[in-house]
Amino acid sequence: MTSTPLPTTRPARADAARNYDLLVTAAREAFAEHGTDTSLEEIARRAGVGIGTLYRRFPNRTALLEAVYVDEIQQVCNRAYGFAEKLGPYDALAAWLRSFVGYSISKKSLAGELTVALGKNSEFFTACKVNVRQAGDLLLDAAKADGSVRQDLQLMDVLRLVGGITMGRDMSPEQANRLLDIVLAGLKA
Amino acid sequence: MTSTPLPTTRPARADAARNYDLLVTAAREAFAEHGTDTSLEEIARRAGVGIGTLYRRFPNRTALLEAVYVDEIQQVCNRAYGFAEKLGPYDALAAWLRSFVGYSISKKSLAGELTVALGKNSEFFTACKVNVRQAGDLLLDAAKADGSVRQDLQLMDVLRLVGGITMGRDMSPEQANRLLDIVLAGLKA
DNA sequence: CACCATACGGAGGCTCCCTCCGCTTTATCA
DNA sequence: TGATAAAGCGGAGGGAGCCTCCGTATGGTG
Repeated sequence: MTSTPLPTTRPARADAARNYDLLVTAAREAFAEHGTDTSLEEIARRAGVGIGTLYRRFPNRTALLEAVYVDEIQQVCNRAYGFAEKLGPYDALAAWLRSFVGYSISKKSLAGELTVALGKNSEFFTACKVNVRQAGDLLLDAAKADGSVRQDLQLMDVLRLVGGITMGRDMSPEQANRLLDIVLAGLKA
Repeated sequence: MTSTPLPTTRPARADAARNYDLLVTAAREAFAEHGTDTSLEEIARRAGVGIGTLYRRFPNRTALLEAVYVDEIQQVCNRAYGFAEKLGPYDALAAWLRSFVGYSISKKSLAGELTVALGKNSEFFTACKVNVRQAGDLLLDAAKADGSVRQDLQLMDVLRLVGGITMGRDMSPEQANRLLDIVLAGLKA
């Protein structure tokens, strides 16, 4: 169950590659600690790198967010394949969506913006979307074939809906689960 | 069917009151035309007022957004009462939610941020929430009593879910309606 | 009409995003 | 190994936005 490799722009030269990693790591930590509106100056400082270096590698803050998203997306996809092996069609789909929500809550804005971004058209997100679709359609199609969910469902609709759940501020895990229950009920045949 | 009046901070002195109105009007227009990230300098300019005047009245951009929201919220509530009179319990609820989505799409970010803000705790939004709850619970309770929707539903859950639909960028009315169909199916008993 | 509480305007401080360019480091090849 | 070109580095600084501060103006009241 291989997935298309996600595009990265990790540079070739030794020093540049090192700084690239430092920046992505610093960004991941900063976004997790202080949210995605951390200033890029702060991230460059954390990475021990000049602001110019950051901007040469990542032309704007979105580009940096993208780089951080890659790992997260890969994990989301991998979980889908795990559930597909262990559970029945509907349960696998439900478990995947639930893990998606749980992950979004813990990572707050990061995954929230990710979901919003799934509607955008940058080449980067297009590639990501391919991977998510691959994993998600596997589960959704199985559940459709099984007759446990509506035949007219489209994966992106389901993901938008589930993504929307996590958009509210101060969303508690309990409330998120209640909302997901409603959505899951809406998916059933 | 009266609703609690929403709090405003319209000042007493003649010139101040005039400027208050100019600012709110300018803000409403600017937000509608260019989205809620219009700069406050631009809004002050439109209103023909100094930036200092804007800031004395509205200590930050959120405060200005709040003032603009009042009318919109009142309209949303009024529609609820209208549907309650004309339609059966479930249809009234569905129609209200659909009108809510349609309104959110057309007003874009304005209503989106409104929905997010429903989770916040400012005294202003608390007062707004009272009004929305009043209107929404009327519809939801009627549908519950009618047996057409699940008994365990909570109004704020439903609103969050519907609000989440409109959070994605580039959401087409068609897609929004498909998503709403899924949610409505999930509400049914 | 005089006085003062209230309001006005906009310069300016701060932060953030991003660009530009002179200097430094790396990789390559003879 | 040493020279050279290509690639990378850092941070000053321009531009924009948010917000504060304070000297000036004005509405309302006795």
